[in-house]
Amino acid sequence: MEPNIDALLPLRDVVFKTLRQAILTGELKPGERLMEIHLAEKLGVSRTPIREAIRQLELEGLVIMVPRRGAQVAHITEKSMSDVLEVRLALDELAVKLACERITDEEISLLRSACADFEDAVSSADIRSITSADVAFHDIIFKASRNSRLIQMVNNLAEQMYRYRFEYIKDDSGWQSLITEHRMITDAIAMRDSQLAERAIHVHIKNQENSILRTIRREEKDLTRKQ
Amino acid sequence: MEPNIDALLPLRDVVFKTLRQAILTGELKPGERLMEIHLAEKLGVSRTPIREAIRQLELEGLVIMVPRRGAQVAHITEKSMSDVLEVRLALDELAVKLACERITDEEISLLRSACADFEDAVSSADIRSITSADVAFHDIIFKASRNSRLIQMVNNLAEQMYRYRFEYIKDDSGWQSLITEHRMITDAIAMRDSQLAERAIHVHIKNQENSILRTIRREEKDLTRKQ
DNA sequence: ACAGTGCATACTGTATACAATATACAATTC
DNA sequence: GAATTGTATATTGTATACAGTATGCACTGT
Repeated sequence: MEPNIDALLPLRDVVFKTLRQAILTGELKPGERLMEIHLAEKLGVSRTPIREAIRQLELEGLVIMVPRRGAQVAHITEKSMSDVLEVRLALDELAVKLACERITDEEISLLRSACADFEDAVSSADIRSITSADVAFHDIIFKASRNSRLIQMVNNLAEQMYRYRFEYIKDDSGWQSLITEHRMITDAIAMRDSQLAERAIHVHIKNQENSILRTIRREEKDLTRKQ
Repeated sequence: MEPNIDALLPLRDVVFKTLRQAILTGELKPGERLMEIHLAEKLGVSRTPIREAIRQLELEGLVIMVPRRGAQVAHITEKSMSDVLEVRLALDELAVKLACERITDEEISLLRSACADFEDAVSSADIRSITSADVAFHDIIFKASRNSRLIQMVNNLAEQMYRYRFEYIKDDSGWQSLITEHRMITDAIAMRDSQLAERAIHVHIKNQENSILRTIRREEKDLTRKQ
């Protein structure tokens, strides 16, 4: 958890990113208390930017505040994650619907090459490039929705699933279906067929949902077995 | 903008609510700068709770931050509002769908009486009781969705439309159709017919959308005429 | 008269000091 | 011995002090 010193950004943003990273990588574990003085000393700043960063983490759902006890890292339960995924599915369906109405021809070309890039990444079998190609693909769709509020909300939700992104990508048995799904989504949007596109994204997200929830169930079982 | 002194809440929450109210009622006008010292003196607190409240307002989209210049009240444009309304429609459709699947029989009774309360409020022709009955009605549906994340996100979006709530309620020509729409939604949910319920809420929100956007267009025209 | 520089001012960003409260542990009482 | 209260300590909540930077204005030089 070394503070990424970037003189341009306000300290609160640096702290925010540092803490978020620490939570998503598991360095700060669920239930762990975030104590302002400790964090301030550890990161070499005062309490003020720490407090402001914690407020942001709260809004993203990564920590929960207990009055007069401060913040602690949020437990991720199957319920909380399925809540997030339900909303995310709805927002993704909205995004593709809007994209079908508003996407430009140039963006369709971009989408096609992003789709191809993803296939290349899969052939490379490198998890990192697969995930970034996946993000790039979906980003084009969101941008094409021309709804900045929607983009902002989806980004927030995505944070919460970040730690599970590797899980569903790791399992190489699903790669081929991921490619198929991306192709279906791309084709549907290129044809501006919103109904088809919504069905395609629905399948895509649902598959991720199943994979993520399976992982959590496994984790929770491990946890109870340990205790 | 008198601070509502409630000793139980942290000052940042009191300040947050005070400022939000001031923005929504128009006491703080779009573009107006929120200067920490001035607000601190006016509300009789220090800068710290003011800062924390401003961070929250930023997350709700009510103010925008300019680095090194602080916060200013966000301009509400037709585009930003239609972005919000697009997302809100999707989330409302999700909420009624989930409510159809998860609502209990007791909640259906509650919904029916809330629907009746709304009709009573309309006969009373009192704007305040109409709006609160409307909020109560929709709250039951959101609660029945059993998705706390969804509820949180819808609440955030709703803040932004608050200042226009009176506008679409004020116009008494629409009251009868509001009653009809609420009845259709209630009946569809009571039958747990999610497709019917989604169509009903779609119509309901779209009507609000038209009314709100009409109001904004009128405002923007007034504004340009003045300048 | 106009451009440019320097200074005063006002504000945000950050650090620290102070107040209030919750928690844990020990002492005291029943 | 158990329960309750007191007290120390740790931690958040709040206020204030200090530092750095942007903005506007006056003054100077051409």
